[in-house]
Amino acid sequence: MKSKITLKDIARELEVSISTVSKALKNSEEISRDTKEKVQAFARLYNYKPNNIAISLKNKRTKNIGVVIPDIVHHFFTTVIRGIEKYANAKGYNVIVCLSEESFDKEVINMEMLANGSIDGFIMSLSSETQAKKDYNHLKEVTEQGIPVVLFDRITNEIDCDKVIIDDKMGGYLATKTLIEQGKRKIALITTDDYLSVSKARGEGYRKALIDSNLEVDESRILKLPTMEMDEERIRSFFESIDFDAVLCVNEIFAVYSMRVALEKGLKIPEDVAVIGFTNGLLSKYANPSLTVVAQHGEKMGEISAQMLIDKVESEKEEETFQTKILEPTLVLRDSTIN
Amino acid sequence: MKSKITLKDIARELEVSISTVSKALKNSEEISRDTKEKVQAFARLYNYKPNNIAISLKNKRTKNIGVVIPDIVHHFFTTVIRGIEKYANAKGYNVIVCLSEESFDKEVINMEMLANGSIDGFIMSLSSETQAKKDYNHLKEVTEQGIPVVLFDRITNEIDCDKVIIDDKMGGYLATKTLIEQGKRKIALITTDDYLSVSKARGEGYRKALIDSNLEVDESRILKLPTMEMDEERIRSFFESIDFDAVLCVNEIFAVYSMRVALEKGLKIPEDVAVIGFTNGLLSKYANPSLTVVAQHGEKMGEISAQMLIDKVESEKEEETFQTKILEPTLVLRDSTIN
DNA sequence: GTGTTTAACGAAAACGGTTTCGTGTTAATA
DNA sequence: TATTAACACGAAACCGTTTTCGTTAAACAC
Repeated sequence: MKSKITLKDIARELEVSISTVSKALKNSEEISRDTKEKVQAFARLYNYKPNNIAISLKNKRTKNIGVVIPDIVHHFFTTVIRGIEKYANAKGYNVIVCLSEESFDKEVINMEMLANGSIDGFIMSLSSETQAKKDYNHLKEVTEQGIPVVLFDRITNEIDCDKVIIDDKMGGYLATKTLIEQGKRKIALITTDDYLSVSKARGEGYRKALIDSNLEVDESRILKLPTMEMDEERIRSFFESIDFDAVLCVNEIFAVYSMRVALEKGLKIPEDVAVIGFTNGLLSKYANPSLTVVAQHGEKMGEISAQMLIDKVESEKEEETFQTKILEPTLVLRDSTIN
Repeated sequence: MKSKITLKDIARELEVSISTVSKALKNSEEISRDTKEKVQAFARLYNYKPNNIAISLKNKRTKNIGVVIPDIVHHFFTTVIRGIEKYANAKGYNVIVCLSEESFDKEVINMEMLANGSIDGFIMSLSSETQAKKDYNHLKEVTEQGIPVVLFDRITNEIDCDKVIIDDKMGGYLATKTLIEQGKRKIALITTDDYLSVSKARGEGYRKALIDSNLEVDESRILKLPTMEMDEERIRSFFESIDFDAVLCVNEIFAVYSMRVALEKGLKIPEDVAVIGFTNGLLSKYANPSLTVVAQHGEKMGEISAQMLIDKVESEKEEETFQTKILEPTLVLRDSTIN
């Protein structure tokens, strides 16, 4: 087991000082051609690599970014991570992923673990519990320490920082409008309680589309589940209780399950019931029939988040100007709506 | 912006030495009750938290573990990450996720980035390119440096380290046997080239099950795609070319897509064609019809991997004994096979 | 009054780098 | 020949901790 070689080792072996070795490896003009070659050859031979931790301690830069998200099994979040990874890696940064599992406490603990020097900045999406409690002190503490934060998707206006979201209201509007244009008049909505910022916005878009088309909003056609968690029972009984010819769901799972229930009731998709979901994941693509969705462009969102964060991290000036980037959702038409 | 407070700051403010502060905060017996209280109160007031980087440098322990996987959008890998996170977090470790995107070069680069002090050990699953090239020098280098490695799912016997896999051969066997017991005789297999360790093993199980039941292995009923990537064209034309009454697929996407093609051909599932896939993901659960799968217990796998790694990291003794843990796959019966 | 123990604290090294600021030697210049 | 500039290198500080090993002064034994 050949342990890692350090500057000190090289210095001892070559009978020069540590500073000389350090400079030689950096090709400093201070060092003679001879010495540089000697040192560099030796370093190459023994595969010297500087210790990241030591460098981090010196420059107070870790080249790590912390990503705190509620969940990793949801397709949307995985695509965001992929986007973050892509950009961050290209810039020489590593990504530390922490899962809050929708829990406020875990979110706080994770952030505290990372905020003590482990990372240069945070990219995060709030847990549902945090959005419900509206307690953002952990975020405030971090930003007050000067650690840059980028919030994406599930954000709050209580915190001054960069933000990246998609226009969820527009997404809801777009989807609902499409259903209306296809002749649907009794459009149901399966969503979650309003504390989830995205659900709220999507619901607003849904309502606006109906109103713009002179359709009334029938509250009985709206099902609000407590969380994004699947609840087959409630969805099933919801469909028993209403009259509908289309369904808009705030995620793809609700949507695909709605299709199943509809099919079981002998309804035809999209003729009898058209369905649109949110999130352009594997599920939508490979469901039978395939599902029309509002695409959230997670990967793009991740890339932009990473870019904004790294820009802040690497900018010297301490400007306190924050921007919110709003991405446009797009509708991906598939077989669950009429072509 | 109140910047982080350090031991030095406390020492200066309280007019004691840095060592005294450090000891006081650790409740050392060396320090008087008075001083300890004073220091601790001050530290609490200013919310002192030790700098992780400095501690890492000192103990040569980062409390970070590096996870290098080919892909994060595949459900299986996300569940593994979740399992790793769960165990690692409970033990006070952070998880640095790197994606190789099935590329050998990226795998190497990622490992090199992390191997210079950023992490205490690796948990990884090989990229397909790595398995194809059979070049494991990057792994050898890391293990020779004494950095513990745990390989899961996509492993190699070339490297001496802990490993966690499921019994893929048994999985293939189990699935095929089930189809046979349901009266199927013309069972197709959609898999990838043999260099992918898991595909190879699953294929072996498939063959063994056929042979054990005195059925011949018809090579024309086996489709080997180059990678786990979806190739709709080839699957579609494969089904045109063969006579079959069941399909076994090495992932859920191939399986769900097979179902779609079958349905489009007017075949009934499971009566005319039964389908089984690998990976118990969202897709299988919510597909129409729902898909019978061989569950790989990714979360469990992640937990075990993390446990094995952390055990090695924290064990003082430098034993060179490695174990391979083999998890048993289980069949999750759904509507794509006969109940 | 001398020697020894003990309590309470500080100095300094160490982790592995980077960087500033000397310093000694040689060669060019006055 | 004396002065100076350029060159090549080393010493030491620094990043923020931990930890070992003094050191000082008071308390105690004799």
